[in-house]
Amino acid sequence: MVGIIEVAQRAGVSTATVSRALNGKSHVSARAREKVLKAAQELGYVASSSAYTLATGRAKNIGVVMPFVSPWFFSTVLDGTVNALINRGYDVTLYSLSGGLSHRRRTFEDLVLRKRVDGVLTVAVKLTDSELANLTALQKPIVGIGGPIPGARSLSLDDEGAGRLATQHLISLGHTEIGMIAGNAASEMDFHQPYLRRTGYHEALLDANLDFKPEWMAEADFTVGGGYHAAKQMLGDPRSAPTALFCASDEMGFGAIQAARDLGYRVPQDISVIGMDGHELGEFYGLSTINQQPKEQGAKGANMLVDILESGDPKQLVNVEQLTLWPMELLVRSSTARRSRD
Amino acid sequence: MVGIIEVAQRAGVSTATVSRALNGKSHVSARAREKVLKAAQELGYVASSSAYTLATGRAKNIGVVMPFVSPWFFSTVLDGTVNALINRGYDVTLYSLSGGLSHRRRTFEDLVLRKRVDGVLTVAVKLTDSELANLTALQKPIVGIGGPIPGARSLSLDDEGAGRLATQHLISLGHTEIGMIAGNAASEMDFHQPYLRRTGYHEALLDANLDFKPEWMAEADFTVGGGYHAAKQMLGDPRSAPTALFCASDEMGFGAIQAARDLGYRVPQDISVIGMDGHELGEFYGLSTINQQPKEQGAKGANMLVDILESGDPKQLVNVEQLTLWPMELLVRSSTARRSRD
DNA sequence: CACAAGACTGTAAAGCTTTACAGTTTGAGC
DNA sequence: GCTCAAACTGTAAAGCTTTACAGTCTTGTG
Repeated sequence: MVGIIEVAQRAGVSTATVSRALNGKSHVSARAREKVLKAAQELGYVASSSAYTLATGRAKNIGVVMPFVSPWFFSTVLDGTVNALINRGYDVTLYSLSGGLSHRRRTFEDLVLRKRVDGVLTVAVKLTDSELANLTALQKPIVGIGGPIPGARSLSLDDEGAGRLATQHLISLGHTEIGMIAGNAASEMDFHQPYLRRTGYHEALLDANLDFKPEWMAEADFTVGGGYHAAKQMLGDPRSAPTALFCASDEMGFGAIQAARDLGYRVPQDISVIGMDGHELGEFYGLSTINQQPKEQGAKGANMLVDILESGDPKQLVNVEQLTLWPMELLVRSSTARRSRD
Repeated sequence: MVGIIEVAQRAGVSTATVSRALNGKSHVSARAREKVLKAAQELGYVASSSAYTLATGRAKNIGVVMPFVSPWFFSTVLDGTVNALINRGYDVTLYSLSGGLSHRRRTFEDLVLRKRVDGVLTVAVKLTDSELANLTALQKPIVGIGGPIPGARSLSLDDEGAGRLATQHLISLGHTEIGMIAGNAASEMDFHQPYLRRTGYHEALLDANLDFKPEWMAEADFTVGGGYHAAKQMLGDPRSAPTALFCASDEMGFGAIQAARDLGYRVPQDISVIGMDGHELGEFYGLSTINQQPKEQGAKGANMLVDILESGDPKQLVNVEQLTLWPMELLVRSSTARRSRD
């Protein structure tokens, strides 16, 4: 294995000079730098990351913690994060919490105590007080995505506002009978998006002085199939079928569109459907939605974290509560239209 | 920061004994072990991973390299991999290759030379000779998923056989006019699944002495939308519309089903559709398919790698060509049925 | 009871880098 | 030509663990 000593010998300088030349920190003469670069190149030398970490205390590595990896929202956030971090010279180590509580404890212990990571990005995970205290005590900054984290920086959609906006869009099209397919408690993450989105819906109705009937509220598990069944049930009853439907996720929206069609409704002539998330298939289904740009959120969160780490200001390293609301983008496509049925 | 020295002092033993007691390697008296465990517990001590890696040469970390992170297949493989590796005490560091060629070189250099990882799992990435040679020279075992890697162990679906099986399923239902929506060159990964699946289709037709018309072959980009457009085109022409359709991915299959319905076909009465992959939405759409169980493949690949690393046999560490074919599972759902139209 | 073998424990080196500190060179200004 | 600051360079320590080696204790056996 070729180490810094071999490079130093070949270049005819000391290891300190090699280190300085390669890291570009302090003053090194042009001549020495050149010799070092040449020697390093010829030997194919790259510094050992464990020795680097041991010596500097910096791991150049960010831990990403999420409850699941494969669902669309999570994998898309991850995509944005990984690409942003590569660009800034950081690796990402991925921790999934799907293994249960003991896993979770082990994960956080490793993360923090083993000095594996310089900072932590969590997605839809609410930290316990002790987890947060541990991270803070060890100067590990943490940024959360997908919900406000008490006591730490976070980046989140305003779920209540988004629910209100989606509903208002339907109201602005003249709809007065508006149903909602909300998430159910079982599929709640550590936060309460389902609840918040539902609150926004109710507020919008209230503001517009519109009626609300209990039959217009159904719950599903955020999946296409769940949305399909819930919508079929709600739209199938002619006595109470609304003329517009707000689904708390795009995937439930896809299911709802399919259910409406199977029942003989035309979308959007007979019924308007709006989703929420910005799922890539939304384009294909023509689903109007509120785009929460998970990829961009992932990238932004990653960059916030690295900015903190590289600010050189130790005060930045202590976690403070600070919520950044992600801007809402209403995407109007072909699944929503002016009310025409009567 | 509490290190091994503090634990040793508190337990009244040497650091060597602490290390042995905690790692459970060689003989430590019950009494010493107990004292160490107690002290470590009280101090909340966990060994620094960089020092561990520097001392042992083992990183307890696997690098996972994939061209993309968020598409269904990749995120599902990743899910299986992450969970399997957590269970075996390994971390996973994720490298995405979507950043272009210079990124790719940097990634592999880091991976190998910085001793960040003990082994590498690639998904749908074909290594160059020099990448493979570097990894092998440094005793880093590598396992590939999603296609045979020359010179290394790999785990892959028999794409040609799968194409044949899907087609034979349609033939066995009495279909004689069978179309295919294949992947196009642009969406090829490093391997040639699209090409192989198409070959399997042709072979099955040949074996059964069935005709093949060029109008029965379309290409799309593996997305729902692509499948939709290709299928609409093919099925829309009454002169040449086949009675059955084999799509090279489930997502194209979803699009094809939608296109068929939009054209007034009933699925499966008027047209049978079979996909390939085992996408979770397949259940909802009732799409018959060949399940390639990406999550299980991800877990299996991870376990193969750890088995190699922990075999204690240095010969295992050198990469040898060895292809393990993943068993095919034909899932017959409600999108395929006996031919009835004439 | 003596002794050998095995179990246990401690010391110190190794693993590889960064960087504080001290020492040397260079160049500008007078 | 001399002085002094600034630029450059080298030595050695620090960072934290594992583990080879050597030494000590135990225990079973003849």
